[in-house]
Amino acid sequence: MDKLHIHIDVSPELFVKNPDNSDLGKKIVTNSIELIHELGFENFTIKKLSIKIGSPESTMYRYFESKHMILFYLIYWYWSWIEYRLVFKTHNLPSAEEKVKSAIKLLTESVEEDSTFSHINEILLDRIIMSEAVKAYFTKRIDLQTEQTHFSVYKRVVERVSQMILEINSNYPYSHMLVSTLIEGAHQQRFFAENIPSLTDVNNDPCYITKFYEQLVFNSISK
Amino acid sequence: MDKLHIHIDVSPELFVKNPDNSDLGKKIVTNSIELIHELGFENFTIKKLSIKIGSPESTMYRYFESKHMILFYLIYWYWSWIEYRLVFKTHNLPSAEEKVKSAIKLLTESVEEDSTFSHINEILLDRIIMSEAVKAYFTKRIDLQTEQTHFSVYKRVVERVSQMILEINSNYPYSHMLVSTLIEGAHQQRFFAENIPSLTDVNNDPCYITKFYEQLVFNSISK
DNA sequence: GCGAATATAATAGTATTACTATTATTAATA
DNA sequence: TATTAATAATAGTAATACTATTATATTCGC
Repeated sequence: MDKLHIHIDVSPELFVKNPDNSDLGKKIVTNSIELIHELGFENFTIKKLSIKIGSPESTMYRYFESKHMILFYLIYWYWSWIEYRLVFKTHNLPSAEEKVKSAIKLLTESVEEDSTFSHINEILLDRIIMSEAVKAYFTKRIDLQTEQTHFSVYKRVVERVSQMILEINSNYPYSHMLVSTLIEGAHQQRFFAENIPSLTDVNNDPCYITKFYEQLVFNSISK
Repeated sequence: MDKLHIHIDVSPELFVKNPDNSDLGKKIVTNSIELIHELGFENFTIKKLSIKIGSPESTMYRYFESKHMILFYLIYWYWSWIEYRLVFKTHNLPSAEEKVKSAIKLLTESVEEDSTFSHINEILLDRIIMSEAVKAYFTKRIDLQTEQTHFSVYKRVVERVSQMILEINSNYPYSHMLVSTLIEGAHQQRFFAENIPSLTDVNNDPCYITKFYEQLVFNSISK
């Protein structure tokens, strides 16, 4: 079966020239993902990227205003992709419970296959978001416009899941807080499981993070 | 009433020369807290610190190996202080429920008064941990020895609260995960409430974060 | 209270890095 | 073919983390 021809549009505030419209642009995105994953965002430099690609540094700046903007671009892309999958997966499910279950699974499990979008490795991107995105959130430097832009997609994801929860219990007062705790907590637990395992309850079950948050959510919202 | 003469020892791997043993050292710690709070960790530089203090940059390096080590020192100090308060506050409480309640309060509320330790402003430090500590956790650069050292106190806090939870329900399988979700989630919610309020359920009640996590924990562990 | 160790000051310097500027060359396009 | 735009090649700037060196205080054993 052919792949769907879907395309994720990233807000134009996040780039100087749309990297999606040229081979070089896609190469920058592809290689940024690989390098950030490999080195961590602090050790990722434009010089290293330009050497990996074989084009001068100045060319990178013709696509992205700064190295931070590359990370924001990737984060925006990621959450747009998650939102698309969230809508797709929960569509037509018969009950609110099943929708929430499906959402929790999507938001807590690691991405295991790389398929839909040719030049983006979703597995690596997922791992970058897990370990590097907090550094982008918790910053005062970025201008407000950009911050608004970036968080708009993230907020929409939170809002969508929040609405599903309110379908189950319309009186639950902390739906947004619960969803963002779930999203960030799951990323953090995955990071801990890999890097500081004694902070989690690692066991043989590969789904334990999902199970934990499923239990957490349903116990919290049941009347 | 006189203050208690307690003293928090920071692991010697985290400094070159113990800043607690000299006036200049204490000045470095005091002013680092103020500057990191004011500028954020990225914009905090040793040069700015040295200008604020009025001593040359090289002197800073005689106390701390790097600017990162200053942050690790502060994080270590913070969690030792939290651990001390945790033990103190839960001591002699009659039931495990009350211990857990008290622990949740301690771990989720903002620090509002600065008292015990003369040269450390606990209010500012608490705010630094809330907004800057994630950047220190999520890093691959630091050497393993230091990472172990730093996390040892944090882990002990998680372990202590975890034990209290198991006192209530010894079959609960996710106690560590629940506690670290609580700790990091509360910091994150406080950060969101200040910086990206639409991601939380802000309302007039100043204790809503505490209430949310209290409900979350007790609903999760009740049999 | 003297001499030796130690702490700090003053200053200079290196390597890295984010980012800019300039000009040459190639590719796309009208 | 002429024009425009994209990219390459190269150089340069300012900031910064950190090191090195020497001079001047301060502390402390005796």
